[in-house]
Amino acid sequence: MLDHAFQALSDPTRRAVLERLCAGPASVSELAEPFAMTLAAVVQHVQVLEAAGLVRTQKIGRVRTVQIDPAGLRAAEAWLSARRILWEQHLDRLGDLLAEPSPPSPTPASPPTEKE
Amino acid sequence: MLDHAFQALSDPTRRAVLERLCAGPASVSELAEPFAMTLAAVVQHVQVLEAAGLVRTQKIGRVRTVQIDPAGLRAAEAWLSARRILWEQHLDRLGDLLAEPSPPSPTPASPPTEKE
DNA sequence: CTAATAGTCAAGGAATTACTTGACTATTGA
DNA sequence: TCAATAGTCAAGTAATTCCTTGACTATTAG
Repeated sequence: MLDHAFQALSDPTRRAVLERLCAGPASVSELAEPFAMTLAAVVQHVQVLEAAGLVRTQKIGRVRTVQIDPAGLRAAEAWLSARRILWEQHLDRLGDLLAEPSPPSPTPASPPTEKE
Repeated sequence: MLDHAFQALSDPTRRAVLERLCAGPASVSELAEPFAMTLAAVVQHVQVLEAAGLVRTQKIGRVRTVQIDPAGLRAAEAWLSARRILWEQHLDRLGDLLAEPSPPSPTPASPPTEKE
C-alpha cells in the first residue's frame, strides 16, 4: 500500500493532478487540460493514483469525476512523520549523553554494582 | 528532488533501511545483513537514498557509514501535509456551505452580514 | 606478507513505467 | 439521427528499476 502511494507520488504529473484536486473534484478531461499528453495517458495516471488509494473516482454518464482520498495521503504522511520523530528522539538522546558528564549505566540493563 | 525522494521511498527494502537507521548510523554491511540480496544491491539502494537526500554517508577506512538526513524526510512530509491541509480546508468550506441555508455571497470575500 | 573484509564498478537481464497510437464504446446536444 | 464529446482498451516502445555476476581496489588483522 505504501509502496504504491510513494510510487504514485514520485511522478510530477501525478503530484500536479493531486494539487489540482485540492481545489475540488474534476473530470479526467479537466485534469488532462494543462498537460501536453494524450487523454489516455492521464487516464492511466488517474488509475495509478486510484490504485494507490490517493484518489477516488466515480463515473456518471460519460464523465468520470476524480477527487482526493485523504486516506492514502495520511498513510504516507504518517510513515514519514513517525520516522522523523524517531530520528529526532535519537538525536535528543545523543544530546543528553553529550550533556551528561558522568553516565554510570552502559546502555543495556546495567546490573547495579551490587555489593562489589 | 521530491521525485527522487518519493521514488526512493517507494521501495520496501529502502524503507526498511531507513527504519533501521532511525536507531542510529550503520555500515553498509550492517544494513545488508537482514536482506536476502547481495551487498552490491544494498550499496545501490544506499546510493538511491543518498541521491534523494534521505541519507548521508561517510567513508572511513574501508567502511562506509550511513545515517539519516532529516532534510529529505521533512521535504516529502511537508509536501504531503500541505496537500492534506488544503484538502481539509476545502472540506471545511463545503461543510460551511451545507450548514448555511442561505448563502448570499458566492465563494470569494464574503462581505460580513453587516447591520442585520 | 597474506588473507579476509568492506566496498566499488561495469555489464547485463527481467520486469516495470510512462508514454503513444488506433480502434472502439457509451453518452449527450442539436 | 448524427456527430461531437468523454473515456476505455490493447498493443507497442523507449527508458528506468532492481537485482545479479564477476572482476577489481582499498584496508586491516594475524
